Amino acid sequence: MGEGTGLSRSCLADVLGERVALSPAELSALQRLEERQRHVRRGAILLRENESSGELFILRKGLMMSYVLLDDGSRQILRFLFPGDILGISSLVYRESPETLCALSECVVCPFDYATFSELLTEHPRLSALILVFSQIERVALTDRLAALGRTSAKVRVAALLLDLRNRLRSTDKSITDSYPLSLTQEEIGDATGLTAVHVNRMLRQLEEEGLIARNSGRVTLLDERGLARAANYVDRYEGLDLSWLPRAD
Amino acid sequence: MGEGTGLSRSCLADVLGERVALSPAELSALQRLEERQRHVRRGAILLRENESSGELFILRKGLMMSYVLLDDGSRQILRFLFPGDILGISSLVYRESPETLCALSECVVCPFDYATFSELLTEHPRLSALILVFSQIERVALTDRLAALGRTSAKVRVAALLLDLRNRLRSTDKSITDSYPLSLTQEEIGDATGLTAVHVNRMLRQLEEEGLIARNSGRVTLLDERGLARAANYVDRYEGLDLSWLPRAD
DNA sequence: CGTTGAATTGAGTGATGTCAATCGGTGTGG
DNA sequence: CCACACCGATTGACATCACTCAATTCAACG
Repeated sequence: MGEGTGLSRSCLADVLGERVALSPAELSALQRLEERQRHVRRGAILLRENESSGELFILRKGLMMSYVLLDDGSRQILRFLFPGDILGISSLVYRESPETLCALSECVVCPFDYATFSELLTEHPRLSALILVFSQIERVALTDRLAALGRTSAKVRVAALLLDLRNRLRSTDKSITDSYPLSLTQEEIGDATGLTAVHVNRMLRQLEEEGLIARNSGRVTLLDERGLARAANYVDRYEGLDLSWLPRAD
Repeated sequence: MGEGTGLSRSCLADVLGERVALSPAELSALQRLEERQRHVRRGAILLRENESSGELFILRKGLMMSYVLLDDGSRQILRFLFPGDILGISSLVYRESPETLCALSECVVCPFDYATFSELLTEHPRLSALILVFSQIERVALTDRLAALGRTSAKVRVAALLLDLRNRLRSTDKSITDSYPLSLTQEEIGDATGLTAVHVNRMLRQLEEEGLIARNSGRVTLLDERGLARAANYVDRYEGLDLSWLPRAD
């Protein structure tokens, strides 16, 4: 992993700035988190389960995932990570990381250490509250997936994943509408949805036959977005927020 | 739901105080959250999905759960709630609550409003960080359940639930060792583990036949705790924390 | 006692997993 | 440029885990 410096803005500030108007002091505190940057090659592991890290990261570019391995060798993908996401808060809290962070594409991350993060929390109460907000969004998104794994069919789970992926990608790249490059193998989709690769294949085919999606050369097109969202009981958890209770900017 | 006042200490402070030594200022801020209290009858709903609340709660006594209903009528229990847990942070963040809060036994909760919470976050950075920590613990516990639903068998999921329940109960009631009252119906266990009540029954029976647990009149006894934990890949997420990075007490 | 909700049990079904083979594309060494 | 190796996608046949439906038992409670 090569390490470098430079670049002006802050990815995290972009994400937070969409929700509230950041003060100059807040902005500069956030920029301090992204002063250094590091490349992570496709497939490379940024942090391994049960190891400790000593630093946090902000994902600046690319797609990553977090997963756990069970002792029978199977894998559960917990979450896909997009630019602006903070990586490794859970490994901050534990002596050993509860999950592995792995790059699905060529990525750029910005590492910063615990002390910097701790200072930020202390000196910028509103940012601290916003980080709590995003931690809750993530928690609720996890509960949606929990309900999907516990109570919905294979087809619905795959549909929900396709929809969610599109929405997350679009929040970085506004040019995406109903079509996007599916940069996951069917095995990865299976490990995220609790299915086998073989069955994921069948479900994709079925969605295609039913006219809900189209596929060619790795691109997915959502043909009936309304139908997909209804079938998948899908809610975009980055919408519908209420931040009126947040403290004043400092 | 009857409303009353009184009572001296703070449940939340008890929980947080196990991890760090709280300052007098922190202690009194936490006590302010539990000034009022309200009884919740067994089966009563404290907050309904898609409704908004205007207040948060601290669970002081009893057992509650949070769940979502899917549109086919099925239910997914997201989490069991124990004394000292903060209820409704996710409904603070959204205009409408993403989940329902419901009492599984006679409960006592302490309501407090958003402004009080917001003040606490602003004026006590270390408490704010600790709340973030507990939010992460909860998130990791959810990922454990996600992995269980996605990648483990019915028997293992039930075993994990039994173990986790015992551990959570013990953190309130130190007299519990290997035996405790299972205050859930088999349908509730099913809704938590993504199974049907019928299949939960069979799995309990199997665990019993294999000598891993014993049951009589609603009590469960863990006979082979080691074996259960190994089979269930169980990790107690309230252990193994690293809080050395926390800011100073104020 | 009757009623009710929960637990238990059996029989049959269906969704998803397993195993194995094939196909297609891509990169690599010769 | 070709042959090979490899990885992922695809497909079929079959196995199995968990669900459904239905009947019965059990315990608590009026």
